[in-house]
Amino acid sequence: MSNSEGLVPPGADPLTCCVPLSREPISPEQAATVVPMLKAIADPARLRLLSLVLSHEGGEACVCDLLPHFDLSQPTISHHLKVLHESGLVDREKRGTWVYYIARPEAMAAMAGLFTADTGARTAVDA
Amino acid sequence: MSNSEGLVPPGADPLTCCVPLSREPISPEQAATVVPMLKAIADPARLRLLSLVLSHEGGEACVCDLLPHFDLSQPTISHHLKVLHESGLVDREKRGTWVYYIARPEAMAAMAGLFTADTGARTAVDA
DNA sequence: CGTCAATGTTGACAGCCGTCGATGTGTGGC
DNA sequence: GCCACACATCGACGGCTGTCAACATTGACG
Repeated sequence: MSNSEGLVPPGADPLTCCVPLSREPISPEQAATVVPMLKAIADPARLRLLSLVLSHEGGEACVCDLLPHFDLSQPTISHHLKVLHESGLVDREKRGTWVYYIARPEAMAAMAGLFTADTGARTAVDA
Repeated sequence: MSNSEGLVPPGADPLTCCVPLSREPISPEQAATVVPMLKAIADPARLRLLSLVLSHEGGEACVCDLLPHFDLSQPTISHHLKVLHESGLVDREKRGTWVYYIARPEAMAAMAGLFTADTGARTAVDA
């Protein structure tokens, strides 16, 4: 996987950069920071994986919970989870034999913030 | 462009299907409906194009307004605008020689709705 | 009607991406 | 120590995607 794409640029924080798209034109640098997260969820399997993790008890799930929901091979699911993790959308935590993936609320808020109408009301995450 | 991907499935409405990802696991069918919009903005050029249109006066802009912001060729910009349009994110309107692209508020609201925390507070755009 | 300006379409090509089978790594149990 | 299990990594392959140059189309304007 090349360093030039698919991974968030080092030093840039996609969580604090996210002003609504409608407020002002997003800069190329900001775009490059947010795009990896968007690419991560712009795939049916990964979108479902994220939704499964988010809606699972405690906002976390282990790979063994997720696998049965798909017709894909285990390496493929593992690959997709890696993409979700490297984009900053989910955290990884190993507990014994199992690995748990945990959704990051800040990342969700950052995504939602991109699409707010920017007319009066704001999401809880601008500060 | 194959019909199996990149285009919203006929008969499905991505605007009304969008329950927050965290409320319940999104179905494969729902995922297939939303993914084209996500794919559309999961590209630096297209994300910037959408932001430029959204933040432009009246939420609309003609191609000639957009071209100067990029180092890409005109056919490439035209291609990206086509993707944005076919995904349902922007509308097209021809006025004389110029073509205007207009952001669709419902689509923005649908995107924002995907990422709402679904715990009490909601975004200003769920109607 | 001919020309120019603005935009879309086509065809081609290189690079990326999703998928798999095979294999590696670490953990717990007997 | 050894085996079974959960998960990650690797290498390969086919299809999709972003990009461009060349060309087509449409409308304005003399």
